[in-house]
Amino acid sequence: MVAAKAATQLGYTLLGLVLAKPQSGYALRKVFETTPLGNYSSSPGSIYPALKALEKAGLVERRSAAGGGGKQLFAPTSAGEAQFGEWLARPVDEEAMARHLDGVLLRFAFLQFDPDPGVSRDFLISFEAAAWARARALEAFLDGEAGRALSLHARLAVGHGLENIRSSARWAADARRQLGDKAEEGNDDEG
Amino acid sequence: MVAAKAATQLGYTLLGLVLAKPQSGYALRKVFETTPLGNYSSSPGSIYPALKALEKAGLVERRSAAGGGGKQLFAPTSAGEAQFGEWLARPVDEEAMARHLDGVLLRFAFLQFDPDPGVSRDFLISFEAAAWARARALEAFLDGEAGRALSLHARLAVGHGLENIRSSARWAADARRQLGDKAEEGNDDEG
DNA sequence: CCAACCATGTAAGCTGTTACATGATTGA
DNA sequence: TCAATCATGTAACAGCTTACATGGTTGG
Repeated sequence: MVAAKAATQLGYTLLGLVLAKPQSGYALRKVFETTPLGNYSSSPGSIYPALKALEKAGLVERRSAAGGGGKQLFAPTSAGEAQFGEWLARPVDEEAMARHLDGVLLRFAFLQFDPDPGVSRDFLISFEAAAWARARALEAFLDGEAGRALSLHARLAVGHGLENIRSSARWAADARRQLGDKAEEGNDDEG
Repeated sequence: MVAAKAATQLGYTLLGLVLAKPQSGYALRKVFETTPLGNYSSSPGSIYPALKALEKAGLVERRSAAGGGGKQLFAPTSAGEAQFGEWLARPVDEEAMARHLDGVLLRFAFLQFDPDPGVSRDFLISFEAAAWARARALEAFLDGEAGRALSLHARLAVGHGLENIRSSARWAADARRQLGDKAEEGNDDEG
């Protein structure tokens, strides 16, 4: 049990991508170039060092590709799969909601690889709860002593955050509905 | 004209705070502790080095406080004020909208210090335009080849970003209205 | 043969963080 | 005098970026 070192956010992203399909560093760069994934740079200086770190941590391994040449494919190890699953299952808390929303959404996107639809459901439930909690905190701030002392500009800026959080909460409810609709085609879970 | 080096985001934040009122590093830390400003750590290891960098760049200066002891106040220099004003007046582009929204909102909050209400208005106009542009870009992505190939999870994740951007755009329109209402009490600008 | 793309990497640096360290002042 | 708070700072590192560097392959 080699208690693998925690991967970085970018590391988990790469782990998720090679878990979906083993691929080369170059192919991974193309993903970052062509999709709004994370918001990470697709430059080689970002991707290759991150892959190397994952390899060193024993979370991915590289295989020589069939095509020959120096080309190589990255694939997750079993430790990598396990740690990725752990990452995915983390509940969403208010702190993550406030400061690492991008990472939280990234995690949600990768929940497609969890065979248990209950994990996605739990994720969205905790997401929505954390969002409303954060919204209440911002409302309390605006209504409190410090908040009332703010200028209109500052209040509006905080209000922007509040509106975005509310939008996120509504999104979670809607996403849960959409995933539920999809699930109904197959089986049924306790509500 | 000593072309002062550009401050960092945290640097501009501190610059804005000392512009509002010259204060000590400790007092600045308290602001970060008690308000959702930026999302910066209030730890001394964040604030003091940043202040030192601003001082080195000639954007703030320190004065010994009246109270005696080692206590000192930071205040903006004229170069600091000038550069802060420049920072404030930057138009909002889609790139900033997508990747540095926090910083953009921070700038808006500090626009309270610009005596010309037209700057705030222009800011919100470009903000709204950039938001809708970003929304259209995400819509185009979802409707495009790459987007349609995504799993429901991934589509929902992108959809979250889209909803947030729309929320931001609506906020800008509302904020403009609120600032306009306030302005009507005073004078009138060409519409 | 040359341009375009495939493919991989290193070096240096920026921005900010946590953890550590220190000392003065104030009030119970 | 002892704890809490005021007040300032450094050291080490994390995580990512840009810029640089290199070479293979493929097609016109």
